[in-house]
Amino acid sequence: MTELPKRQRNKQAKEKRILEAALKIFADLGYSGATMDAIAEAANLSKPTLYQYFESKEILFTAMMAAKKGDMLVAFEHPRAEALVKQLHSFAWEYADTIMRRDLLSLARLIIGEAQRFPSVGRAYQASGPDQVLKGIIAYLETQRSMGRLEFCDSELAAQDLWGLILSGPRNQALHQPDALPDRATLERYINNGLMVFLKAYSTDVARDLSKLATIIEKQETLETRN
Amino acid sequence: MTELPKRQRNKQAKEKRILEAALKIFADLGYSGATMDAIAEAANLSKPTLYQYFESKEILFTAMMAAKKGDMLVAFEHPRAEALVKQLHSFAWEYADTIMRRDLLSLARLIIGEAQRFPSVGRAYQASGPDQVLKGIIAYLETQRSMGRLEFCDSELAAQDLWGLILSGPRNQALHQPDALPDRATLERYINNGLMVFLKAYSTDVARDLSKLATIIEKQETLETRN
Amino acid sequence: MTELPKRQRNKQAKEKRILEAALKIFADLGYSGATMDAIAEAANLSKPTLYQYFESKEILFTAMMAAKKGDMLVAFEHPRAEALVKQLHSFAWEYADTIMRRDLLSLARLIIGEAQRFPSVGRAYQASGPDQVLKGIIAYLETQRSMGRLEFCDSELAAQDLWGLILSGPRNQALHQPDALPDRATLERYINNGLMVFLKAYSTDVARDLSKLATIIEKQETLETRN
Amino acid sequence: MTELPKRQRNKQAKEKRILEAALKIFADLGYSGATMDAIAEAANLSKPTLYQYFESKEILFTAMMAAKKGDMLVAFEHPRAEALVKQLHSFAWEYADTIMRRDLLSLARLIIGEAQRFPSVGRAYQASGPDQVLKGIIAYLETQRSMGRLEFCDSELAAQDLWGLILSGPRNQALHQPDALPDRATLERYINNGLMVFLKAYSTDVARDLSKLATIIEKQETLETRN
DNA sequence: TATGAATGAGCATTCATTCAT
DNA sequence: CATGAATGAATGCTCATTCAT
Repeated sequence: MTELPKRQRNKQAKEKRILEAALKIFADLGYSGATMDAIAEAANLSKPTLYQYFESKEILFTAMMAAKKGDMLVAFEHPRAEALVKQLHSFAWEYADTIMRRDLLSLARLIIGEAQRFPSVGRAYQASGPDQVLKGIIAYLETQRSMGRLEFCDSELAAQDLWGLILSGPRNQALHQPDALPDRATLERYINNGLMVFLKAYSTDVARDLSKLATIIEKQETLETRN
Repeated sequence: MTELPKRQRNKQAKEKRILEAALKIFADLGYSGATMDAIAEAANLSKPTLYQYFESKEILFTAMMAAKKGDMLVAFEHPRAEALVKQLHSFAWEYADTIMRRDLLSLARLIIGEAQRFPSVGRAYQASGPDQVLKGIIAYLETQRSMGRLEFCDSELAAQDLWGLILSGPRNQALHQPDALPDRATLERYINNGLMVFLKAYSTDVARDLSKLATIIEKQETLETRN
Repeated sequence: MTELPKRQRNKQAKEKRILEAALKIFADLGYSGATMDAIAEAANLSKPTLYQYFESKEILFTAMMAAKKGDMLVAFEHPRAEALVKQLHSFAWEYADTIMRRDLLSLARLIIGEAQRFPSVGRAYQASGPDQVLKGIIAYLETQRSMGRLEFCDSELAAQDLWGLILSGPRNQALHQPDALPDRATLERYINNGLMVFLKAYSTDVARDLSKLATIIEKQETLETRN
Repeated sequence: MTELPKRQRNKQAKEKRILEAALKIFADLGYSGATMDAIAEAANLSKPTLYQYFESKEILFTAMMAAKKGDMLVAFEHPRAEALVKQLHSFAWEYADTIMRRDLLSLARLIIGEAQRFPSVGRAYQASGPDQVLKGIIAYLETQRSMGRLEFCDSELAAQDLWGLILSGPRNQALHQPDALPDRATLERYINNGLMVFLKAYSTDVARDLSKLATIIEKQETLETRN
């Protein structure tokens, strides 16, 4: 009764270890630069064992990518009660914290670097990562529109604007310069400014919302200087 | 007296051929995936000759990148006389046309994919590509501010906003999905909407500028439906 | 009392299955080309079980060969009453039908192909296959000589002649071209002609025996055209 | 003027060396058992160089086989003036001397052993080796028939009989037991007996031809006992 | 006893790099 | 100066064999 589960658990654990090792090695060296030897060693296994789990390098690569799919997902799961500006601010930071993680940036660089050789990977990532997040933002913005707090005609473009204003700059920088990731102060600058622009363009009550934003920013700064 | 120059010219031509071949091969296959054989063949040379020009794969790679530095530069070189909105619109399209070129996208993917192994390349690209463009935009926006047409406090952020609103969406899509490049209609959607948001946030006379934008867009559409 | 035998029977059955699987795989792929995995799978067993029965690939190979030893045996077990020519004719066909079987040809190719690496196998096969058959033929021919129907001085050579005349041609062809096995009409041509030559050389009453042979051949042809 | 030829000569020499090494290794170990390392070493080259000459193991194998094609050819190129029996006798020995060479026997074992995996090789060998020899014999026998010295209806069968009587026995033995090649006395036994049977079956003047054969044999034996 | 899982040693093939000409 | 030819060192993948259960 305990035998099979044990083996099965062991197997699953090993598979997980392999996928993690693969992520690390592929992300560091790219698809061609990574070697099965290196992955096996990183996963603490022999090469044949590695091959028993994934029958080729390509299969391992795509499996790893598939497993990582969704890691960049960030949803809008905030208390409905919260006010618009506060909610946008929280989301911006949550999203930034995810998207700017060293490991996820490595993964993103890998996906982009191999997009030509593995179009399906790029497609899958786009579909299950950014597109999902976008959908969440769109839904949220539409709710706010129906509540009379925002106005826009194309919700998809509005959502894209939000992302483009608050994170495209830091992220582009991070993609190109792994050793010069933007610090939190920089992120803050982008986020605060981005939210401001977004509200100016889409809020139904710009003055009030900007002042709310100012309050939130001030509070945050007080918190930070304390630490 | 004519012999040396001839040789030199020949040499330079050959070097250029090599760099072009290298770009093509590296962009297609990544650093590790590319082989010196392939590059030599694409440059129509023997391998030893290739090595005479560039003493190792790594040196060739960085040299090629250095040579390509600046290819993505897009400057604000429009008649000063043109009006703000029209100028922004022209710039947006020129920038889009450059940045979304298949070859430059390939190069960008390559840089991002190898950013970890070649940090200097990423750095150099950032410094001589995006940063230069940004500088140009900043200078332009500041001129407009001093002329009373725009208002903002942080010109760098304003410039980043412009880029983030206008092109971050299509470019991200293009980086991840080489085989699904946005068509011109999509670009148009992004550019028009982005300019609108930008003007709403920064113009000193939003109503007038938005109507100008509307006129420009309409004109453009008329032109396009004619063709 | 019944348990052990049951187990033993099971064991023997499994061993037989292994040997059959081994024959198939080895014959198809040669010694080096065959893999223990393939054999285990063909025998419907796990590899460790396979190794419990045969402790190495080499041992399995030789064991399989030893087991197959004698499969090519064809004896002269015809009613003594039958006449010489008829008996030679029957034997020729029986021998042909055995020796030209697809599976036995594969086995023969295997033995020949591995003769250098496994001299004992070649030796064993020769001793227990062809040599035994030859002995049978020799004994028969000597009986016929003592009965005054044949005359020769070296019975071994006479026996070899019989085989060389009737089957060496088709068999050589079959060994070299597995996908172009001689059809029955061709075999018939060889057998009939071979018997004729044999009788011309060794019969004590050539005229009578040749006419008998003609009769037998005619009968056979009638039979065949009917079907 | 001497440069290119030198290189070319060198290249051809190296190719020949490779083919010889390949023959040796393949013949010793079979297709799967042979390794490119072993072949490279036997040819005194590095592996990459080997691959520059033959781009894969399979290609090397078939090229080697193609090159060896025709090595087993034995033609009927005797002075036309010679008498039938003497000519048959000379041919028999020449053929035996070729076919029973250690290296050609190894090659034959290899071809047979790989006939299933490389049907084209078996086919090519058959077409360019045995079939050619057979054609030569057939033509010769037909000439003799037209001169009234032999009689038969099917010249192909007659030719096959000659070969089957003279060499099928020793060759089969040699194919199966590389370490027990028939000695010359055994070959002699087979050849002399085979010729006798052949003449008995096909000669138009059996008595005379047999006595001629006897004379030739006697002469040969005298020669041999002297040495 | 039977098997899922594991591995050291190889094998075909390729690559960056270097001579010899 | 340019190149055909050569190679040491990998690289993806497989195989005979053995544990651990």
